[in-house]
Amino acid sequence: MKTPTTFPTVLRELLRTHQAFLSYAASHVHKLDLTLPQFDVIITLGNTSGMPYKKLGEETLITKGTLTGVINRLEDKGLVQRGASETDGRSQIIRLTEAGKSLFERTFPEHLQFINQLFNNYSPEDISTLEAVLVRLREAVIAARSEGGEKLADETNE
Amino acid sequence: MKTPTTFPTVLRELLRTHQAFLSYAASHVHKLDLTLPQFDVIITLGNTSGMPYKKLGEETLITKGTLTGVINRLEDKGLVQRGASETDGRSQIIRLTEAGKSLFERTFPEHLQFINQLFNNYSPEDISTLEAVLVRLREAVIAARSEGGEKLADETNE
DNA sequence: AGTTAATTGTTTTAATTAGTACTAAATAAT
DNA sequence: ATTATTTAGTACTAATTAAAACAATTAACT
Repeated sequence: MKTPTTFPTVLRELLRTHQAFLSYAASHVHKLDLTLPQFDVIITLGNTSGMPYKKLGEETLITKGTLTGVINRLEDKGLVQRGASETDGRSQIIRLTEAGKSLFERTFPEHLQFINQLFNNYSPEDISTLEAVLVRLREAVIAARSEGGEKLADETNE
Repeated sequence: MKTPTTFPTVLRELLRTHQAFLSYAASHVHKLDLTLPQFDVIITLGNTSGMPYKKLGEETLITKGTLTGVINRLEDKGLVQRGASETDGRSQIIRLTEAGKSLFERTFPEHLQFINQLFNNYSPEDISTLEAVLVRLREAVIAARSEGGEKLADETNE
């Protein structure tokens, strides 16, 4: 008999691994009284002079509607600030405040170290393999989204 | 100079891949007027005679608090039902209703096919590799959670 | 038996998420 | 120039999420 168990086995594993990682990272970030998305924004803005809303969303993978709320809370905490763009009247530039910069500089190296503990037993090749495998799967998803979508179902999403 | 970029590169890739997959799977499930967690519950209950709350949570990776809401909505839709356990007065057994069973049998094979499209260009060995890489990373996370937690920070969580 | 501890599921809260509709501004097309 | 379309960000909704507090029940222990 065949083994048609690719989906339950492999993809459940993807969810599990992702979830385990998130919970690991969150355990560290929560000590700063920040959520993971909030810290992700801080990290992304760190060492930059700010960036427009849209780019921030692309970097952090946070949808624009969600990002509004995340930025609001970070603004309430005094860690980031909004500023109008000089070249585009619609655009907002998000920057770290001094307090935000200070937080970033104080906590990021340790966070990096915390995360890098995961790879203690990884050789550089292992890391390359891991990355390659993930990239391949993601590209397979993207390909399936554009190719296979129509075969099994009547997708009319532009 | 060194390349301390393991975290941003590899783990961001994990998030991206996971997100791409979720969005792919959701595009199919949404046509059934179900959310992904809701369909996950249907799938998990399919071909079983029901299971207690706790086991359902472990299988679907849904936290118990969240699960209450998900089950409520599926109950409202008439797809699952709660029943008291005969052996444990605290426990609830969740079962598919006839409508739920029918939905499962009608949609699961196609869903499986939809998901398996992702692996069109994968050999069995490729799939094994993918799974092994994910398992290894997850185990690294679990190991780091118990070992390394104390070194960098004063975790007092039980 | 009787008290204490652990477990099951619910409730509640703050935050995130995706999705849609909406406003304002910029760009493109006539 | 005027209109049409696109784009950037906000507002709003329903659902999920984790976390904590809680009630009811079971298990453990003396």
